[in-house]
Amino acid sequence: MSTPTPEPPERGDFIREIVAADVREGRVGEVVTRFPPEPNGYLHIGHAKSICLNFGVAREFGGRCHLRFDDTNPIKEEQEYIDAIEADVRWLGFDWGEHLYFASDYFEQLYEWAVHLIEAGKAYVDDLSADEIRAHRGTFTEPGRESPWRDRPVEENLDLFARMRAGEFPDGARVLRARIDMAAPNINLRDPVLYRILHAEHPRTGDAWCVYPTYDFAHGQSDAIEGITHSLCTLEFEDHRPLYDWLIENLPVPSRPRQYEFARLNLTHTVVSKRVLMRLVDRGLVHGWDDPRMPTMSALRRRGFPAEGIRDFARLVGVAKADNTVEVEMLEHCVRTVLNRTAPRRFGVLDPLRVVLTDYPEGKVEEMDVPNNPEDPQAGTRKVPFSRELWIERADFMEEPVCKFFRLAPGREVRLRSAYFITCREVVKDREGRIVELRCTHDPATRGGDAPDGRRPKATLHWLSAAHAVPAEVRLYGHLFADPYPGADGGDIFASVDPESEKVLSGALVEPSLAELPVGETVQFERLGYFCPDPDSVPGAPVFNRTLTLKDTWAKLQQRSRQAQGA
RNA sequence: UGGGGCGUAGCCAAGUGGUAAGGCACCGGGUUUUGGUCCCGGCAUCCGGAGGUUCGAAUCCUCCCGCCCCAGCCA
Repeated sequence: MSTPTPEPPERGDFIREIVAADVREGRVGEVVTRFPPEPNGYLHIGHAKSICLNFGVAREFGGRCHLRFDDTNPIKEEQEYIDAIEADVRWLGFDWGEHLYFASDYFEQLYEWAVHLIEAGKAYVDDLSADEIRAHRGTFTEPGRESPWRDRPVEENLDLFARMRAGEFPDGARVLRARIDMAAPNINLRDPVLYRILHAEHPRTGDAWCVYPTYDFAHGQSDAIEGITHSLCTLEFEDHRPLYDWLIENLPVPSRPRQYEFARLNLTHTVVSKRVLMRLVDRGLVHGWDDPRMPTMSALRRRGFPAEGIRDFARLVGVAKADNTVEVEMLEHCVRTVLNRTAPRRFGVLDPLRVVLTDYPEGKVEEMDVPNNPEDPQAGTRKVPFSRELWIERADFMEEPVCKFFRLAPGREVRLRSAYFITCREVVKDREGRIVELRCTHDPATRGGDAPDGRRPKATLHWLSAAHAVPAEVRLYGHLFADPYPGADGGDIFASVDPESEKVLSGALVEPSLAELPVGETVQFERLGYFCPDPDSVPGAPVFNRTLTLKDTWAKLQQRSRQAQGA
């Protein structure tokens, strides 16, 4: 695993400007950041932005970035997620080297610091129930009320806290709270809970603990322990910064990290919320966390989105503080840009229509040389078998061609890519009137796709030799939600999943070279889009996922005329 | 409502007192053995609004409006 090749210098967003100034003015030596996921779900495209930011800043400033699991809530966390998150970050192209950490590694130190706070009269054990604490917290406009246990003697606090740890009390019986200010206008400062009793098995520490620190008590101190210089998080933690600073200032921590907040990423036609994604999976509205329609990293990977494209996207959207919802088209553009450059071109026919070349010898097979990637001459060519009976795309023929339709039609000549020009002579239909076959002739002088007389058909079609084509299942994916802002209208977001977002084609055919494409390789089916083999493939029965379609001007024209007629 | 943030094109986003970058999307045109790619051109007289300071304001000041976050023993 290596870090991605250095990309063009990142634009100086406000975070990078702060870091640059800190370095320039000597406030920090080595820049140290961290990506701090909670292992309670899978990473999604929003996390990718954070990963790219944290690892990107560290790399650009010659520092390092830690991967630290914020595993302070054993009720929700699982080893499965830890493993998946590590794999996702690595896949995205980042390397944390030796710097893999867990907040749970610091439980003992954190406990000692809690004791330190108690001894300093800055924390106390509260016997109030969760409901009572809530009732005492006050509201946005009314100050909170102090707990009757707030002025407990230090010794009693120490004793009780030790007994909390020893497991003498049931869940929820008592908590440790910071002693700050119940009248603070910032609710996070109204004696926040630092420790709670949770008799739960922790994926890393097992049953060693039954008291667990809250996020607020664990995060900043973990940053300090690791020497994090810039602790980057999302906007909703802005209100927590005074508490983050209060703890750092009141504890004998080894360093003084600073927290900075940026706006999280939102994307149209999908949802970036672990909670909602979890329910989509649980309700069976998608096939799993890695259903190619999901915005999770594992799904994007399965869908064939290259990591480089996702990194490019993260750079393109920038980092700022304004709430934003980026159009998914921008992500798709980044993916297409990478794939256009790297994906080998292949032939695949999604909806086959038989073509018989009446003037081509039966039994004859030619190996046509077809370029692997016109964008990259180095990619060379491959052999694709050609014969008398072919398959073309049903959508590439129109018996009564409409205006602007350039493809095959009765009497019309088109080019079969890297093969021959063919002319449609006859349309064969079944009793229902459905077109089942086209009888065409070819021009032997156009072998390879060029005419000696310089004539140039208006269309070039992809094709497959019927005798050599390999059957494949092809899964077409679109946006999970047709609505660009799912749920924004207050409706049931789960009812608005687009049933058309997944279409499975069982009758597709691909060229012979695709029979055993390894998972992870995304190819372009010429004129159609990018496709990648799905792990569901078995030898001889490949399954392809459509990553994205190619941009399609013809489809746009059709849609425009359809709308014109409809309206 | 108290606190914390944010408002620059349809969507992101630069801009830090000297006269509105860039990308996506969209609309034209050219090239093309992918209706792809690529190339060329168009797309904010205006920066949430109103005042004010200044020779000069998206940038400074004042007031107003709108949107987001916070009342978990989640993160």
